[in-house]
Amino acid sequence: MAGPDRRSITIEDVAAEAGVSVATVSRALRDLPNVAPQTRARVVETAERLRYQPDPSASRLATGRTTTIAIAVPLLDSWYFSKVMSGAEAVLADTGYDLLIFAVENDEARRRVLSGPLVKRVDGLILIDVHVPQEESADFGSAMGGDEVKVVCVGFSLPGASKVVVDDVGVARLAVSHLAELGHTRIALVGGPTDDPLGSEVPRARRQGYVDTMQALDLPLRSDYEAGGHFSVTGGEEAGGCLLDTDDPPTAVFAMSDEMAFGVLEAARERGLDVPGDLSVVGVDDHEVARVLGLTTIRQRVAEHGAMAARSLLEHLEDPKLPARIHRAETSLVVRRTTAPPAR
Amino acid sequence: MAGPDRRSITIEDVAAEAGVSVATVSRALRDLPNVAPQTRARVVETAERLRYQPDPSASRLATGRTTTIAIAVPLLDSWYFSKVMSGAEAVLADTGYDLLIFAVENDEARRRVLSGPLVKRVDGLILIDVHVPQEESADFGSAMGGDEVKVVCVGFSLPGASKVVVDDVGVARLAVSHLAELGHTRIALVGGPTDDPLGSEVPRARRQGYVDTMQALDLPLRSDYEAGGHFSVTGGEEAGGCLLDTDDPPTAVFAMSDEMAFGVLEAARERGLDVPGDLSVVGVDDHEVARVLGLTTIRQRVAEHGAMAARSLLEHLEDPKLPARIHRAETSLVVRRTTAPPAR
DNA sequence: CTGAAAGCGCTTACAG
DNA sequence: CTGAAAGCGCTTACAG
Repeated sequence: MAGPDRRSITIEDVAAEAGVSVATVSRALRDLPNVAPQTRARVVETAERLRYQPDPSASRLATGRTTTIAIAVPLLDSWYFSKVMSGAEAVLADTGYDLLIFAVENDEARRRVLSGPLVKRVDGLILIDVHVPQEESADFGSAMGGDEVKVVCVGFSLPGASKVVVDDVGVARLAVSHLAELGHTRIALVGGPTDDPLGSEVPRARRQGYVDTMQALDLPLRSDYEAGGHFSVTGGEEAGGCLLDTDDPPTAVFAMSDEMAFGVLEAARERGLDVPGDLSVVGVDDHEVARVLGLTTIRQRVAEHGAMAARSLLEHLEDPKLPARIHRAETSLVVRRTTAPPAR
Repeated sequence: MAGPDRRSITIEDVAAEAGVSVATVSRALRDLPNVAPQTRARVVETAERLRYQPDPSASRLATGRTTTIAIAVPLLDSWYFSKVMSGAEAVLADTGYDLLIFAVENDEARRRVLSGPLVKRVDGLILIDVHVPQEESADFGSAMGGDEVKVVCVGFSLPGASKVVVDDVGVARLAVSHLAELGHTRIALVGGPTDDPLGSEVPRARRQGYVDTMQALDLPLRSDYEAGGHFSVTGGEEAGGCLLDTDDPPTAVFAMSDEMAFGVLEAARERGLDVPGDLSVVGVDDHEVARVLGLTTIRQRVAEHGAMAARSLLEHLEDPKLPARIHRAETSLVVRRTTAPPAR
């Protein structure tokens, strides 16, 4: 029943079989110089024949490099985060780095992950919307061994770390301007949770852009034209309901994400409102479903955010003294069928 | 500029500081027996004060265990896969296992990942819809060190491995029966790619269930009532278009996923058809959006699939001689607003 | 170009 | 209950 030899192939086996020392095998297999071409060929052939796979733990211990990158996100099952992760993974796939993932949905999880498990475990770290409070960032820095672990942020900032940023104020400006140009004046906002004072920077910046643009255009800001949609379809539907069930409903809604916009669309439909006849809606992201539903939106190349973060991290890993950089991701207005001039 | 000591804290430092041997530190910190209570307390205190973190590579090399689990999925950015991963991650989060992810979108990626990088890298592996062809499965088995690496499959089978299964024939039966009971006879199918002979088992089983149920009910099977939707919203929209743009369109559609059903819904809307007046639609999954759109669907607890896989894997890791198991995930019909008796 | 040997930071019998 | 020492499987100066 039990196989004859359970032990797996080690570098010793390859060395013995090829008739050289383990040092030579090590050099030959990693394409280091100072190996005779014929020796290298023989070693490579032997390793393949034996299906030798170096033990990563041993290499890591010997070199001090983990050849591992971690990515931490608040949620694994959100449209946005899975797109970003996918983009990062695609870049990393051929580099030989392993990709570790961590979900850090709350403060406790964040602290637990950022203070312990990562140290000595990864060479680099991509943090997506993982807001590290001011008072924790120093601890975090030292936990990461000063500059030992390279960090790249997406959607927020960390002192001294590279980051991928979107001009979220500009995103909101684009959306609100588009609606205003169509003639709308009663423009509402569907955003993140409204009770999240120091929460994510993204909703804050988008709200800022909304407020600034409305003011710049002399349009009325009304507290009843603002509702939290929790970045979910259901949340958007509820927020849309609140906005529409008033005496003086808005004629246009800017939703901070397409998913919330889908909810607003549904809320309008439930109330028998025509879109864009009675209500214009614009979202953010350019979700696959947005195209199918004809949703006007501010397009982001979300997977590209992850790819940019991964590329940036690789650069830092290759050149440890590279200064922190800011990578700007682009956005653009995509006009489809959910926006039109107001009925009157 | 450069910090005084770059070296990180090792077990030696803790031992020296606590005035004991590294062996004792090792035992004390891992709660092994044969450590005096006071000694243990002192060691623990010292380790915490020094913020000692054991080097995982060293532990792994010494023990032969990697305390790492990998999860491989065809795509990272699909609704289904990200839900499954999320469920698995939640179970694994508190176990101390690291979670590695691999996207294996095509044959080449699958072979590359399953034959090399995993060996000596993980203790266990969760494979989601990663169809390993017959001729590769033997190779795969030996690459995984016979029984060294524990494997759990979701959505397909591998000889000798535990798996999480859904009765997909039953899923289709549930959907088709529901439509038939409402009085529909012209029931169409929107499924996976139709040109994928040995592709995923899930679409095949659901198609089988559709065919079987139609036959059992003496309903007509027509080749023009079957369209491939590639499990995407856009694909569903196109498939819906094909189905509806005929002389004798169906009165009901069973889409193999909610996302495809959304596309069908949109195709109907584009053609001015009323749902459920002119067309009934049922999907599979119970996607968040399904609730908002009122889509009738066959509910699956998708995150639970991942959680079941993770729990199963942990069991196998704890008890290596546990025989392979089959874990059945439940499904149920959720009737909402997209299904009704046919107009006539 | 090649090999012997030390070292990476842990764990684990083994002896005391 | 504790410690000295071997060993895990690599890499890397160093000597030849």
